[in-house]
Amino acid sequence: MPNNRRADVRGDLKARSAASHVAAADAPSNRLLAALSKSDFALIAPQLEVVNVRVNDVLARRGEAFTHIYFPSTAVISLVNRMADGGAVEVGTIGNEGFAGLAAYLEAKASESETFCQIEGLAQRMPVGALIDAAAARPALRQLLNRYTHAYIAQLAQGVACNILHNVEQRCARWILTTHDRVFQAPAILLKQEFLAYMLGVRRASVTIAAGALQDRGAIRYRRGVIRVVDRAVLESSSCECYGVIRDHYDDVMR
Amino acid sequence: MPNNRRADVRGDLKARSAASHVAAADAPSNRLLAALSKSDFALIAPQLEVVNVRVNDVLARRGEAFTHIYFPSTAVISLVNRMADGGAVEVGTIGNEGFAGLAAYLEAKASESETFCQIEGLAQRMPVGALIDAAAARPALRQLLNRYTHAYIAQLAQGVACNILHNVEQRCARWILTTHDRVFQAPAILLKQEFLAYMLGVRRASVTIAAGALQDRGAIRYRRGVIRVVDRAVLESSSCECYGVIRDHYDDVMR
DNA sequence: AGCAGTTCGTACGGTACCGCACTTAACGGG
DNA sequence: CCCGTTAAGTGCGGTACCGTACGAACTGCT
Repeated sequence: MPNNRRADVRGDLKARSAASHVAAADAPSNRLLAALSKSDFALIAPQLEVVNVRVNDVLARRGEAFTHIYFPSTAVISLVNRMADGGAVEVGTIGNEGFAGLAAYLEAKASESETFCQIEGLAQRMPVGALIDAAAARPALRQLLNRYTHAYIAQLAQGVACNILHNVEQRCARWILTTHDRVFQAPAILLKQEFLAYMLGVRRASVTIAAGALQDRGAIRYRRGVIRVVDRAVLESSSCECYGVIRDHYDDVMR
Repeated sequence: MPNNRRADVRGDLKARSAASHVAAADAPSNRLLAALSKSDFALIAPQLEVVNVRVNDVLARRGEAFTHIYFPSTAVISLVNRMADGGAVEVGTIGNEGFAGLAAYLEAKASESETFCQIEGLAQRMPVGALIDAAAARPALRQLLNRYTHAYIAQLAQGVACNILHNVEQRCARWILTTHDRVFQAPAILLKQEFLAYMLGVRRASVTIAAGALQDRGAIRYRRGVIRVVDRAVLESSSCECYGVIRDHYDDVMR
C-alpha cells in the first residue's frame, strides 16, 4: 500500500540519459504514443524523458496537481479513491494503452484519486503544460487524447456497474487478466493478496478464497505474492464480461 | 424502465418555436452554458434549440451515436450500463450542471451506456459536429468542456468506490440528494421505488427498507412514486460523503 | 539448523443483501 | 362507491460477503 512506500523513491523518479530519449523516439512502446502521426510525435518527442517508476511511487497524491504526464511502457499505474473513513478502492488502472495524468491534461483543479505505481517498469513522461500546448496546436493529437479520455470513462462506467453486479471471484479474474495484458512479456505478476484485496475493496480472506477457486480450476497459480497465469481461456471464462468490454474500448482508441 | 417507454416519445423530441431560441439566448438555465463567455456563447447560440425531454425518452441507445448534445435546464438525464445477462445499473446522472453526449463530443465510436431521460423537463440541444467545431475554434470553450469532462470522470470514479464501500441506504440518500439539487424548483421527485431500485442495482424490497429508514428519520416522505425531501440536513447525514464530493467537483467546473 | 518475519489458509459468528412470493394500501376509472 | 390496477410493505430462507482471529506454511537471515 502507498502508506508503506519507502521514503527514497521520489528521488529515483529522475530522467535517464539523453540516449534514452533517442531510443524512445525510435520505438515508443506506449501504444498511445505509437498511434501518433510522425509529425505529431516529432512535436512532443523532445519533451519526453524516460523514467523508471518503482512500486508505490506516487505520481500524484489526492488533491495534488500533476507536474508530468506519464505514458507507461512496462509500468502499470493505479488510481485509488480513498474515503474519509480510510476505506479505499482502485477505480482505474493505466498501462501502455494510455497515460496517467488525465486530470491534469483536462486542467482540473485537482483529482480525488491517488495515482501510484502498481507494477514497476518504464514510462515516458513530459510536463503537463507541454501536452496541453501540443494538443491545442494539433487537432489529430487532440482527437486521439479525446478518444482515449472516452475509453477511460468507459472503463470507469463499467467499473461502477461491475462492482454492484459481479462477485469477488469474477472481479478478481478481471483484475488479473487486465494486468496480465499489460505485463505480457513478464513471466509473473508480483502482488500480495493483501494488496489485491485492497485494490478490489474486499477482505484479504475473500481474495484467498476467490484466488483459490481460480487455482483449483487451473486458471492461475498464486503463491506468496507471485501470480502466474496458467490458462487464459479458463481465466476469461471465470471473469465477468467487463474485462472484454473495457479491453475493446481501448483497442478502439488505437483503431 | 426504458423498456416501458411509450412508442411515440421520439416524435416529441422536436424543436420548439424560434421564440424559444431567443429566450434561451437571453437566459440559459444550463449552468455550463451560463459559464461561457458572451462571445463563446454567441458562437454556439444560433445552433441551440429548446426541446422538451420526456420520461424515458432515449437520447442514445447503447452502441448508437448521438446526433445531438443536450444541455438540460430542468430535465435530468441518466446513463445506464446494461450487462449481457440483463442486469443494469445507473453509472451517472446529468442535470443542469452539464451535458449529455460526452461520448459523441469526444468522438468515440460508441458508448456502452444507454442515455435516457430520468425526469421530464427542458433542455437545449445542438448538433454534435457544431460543438466539436466550436471547441476547436475556441480555447476557453474547450477548457470549460475539458474541466466538465474531468468532473464527470470524478463522478464515475467516486461511484466505483461508493458501490463497493457504501450500503443501500447511504446510496439511496445520495441519489435523492443529487436529484433534488437538479429539480430544486419542483416540489417533489416523481419516481417509483421499482425504478430507483433499478438505478441502484438492488431489489425493490431493499429500496422499500432503505427509504423506510430515511422516512422514519424524518429525512423524506415517499408515497406512491412521489419523493418529498423533508429535511435535507438529515438526508445529508444519512448519505455517504460521495454526494458532497461529486457536487463540489461540479461546482469547481463553474468556478 | 534454527528462528523471526511474512504470507497465506481457515474458522466462526454476524450482517446485508438476495430471490421469490404474498399481502396490504392507495389511486383512479366506471 | 366499488373494483381493478398499481405501488409499497412484509416474510422467509438462502448466500456472499464481513470482521476478527489464529494457526500453518513458506522465506530469509544468522
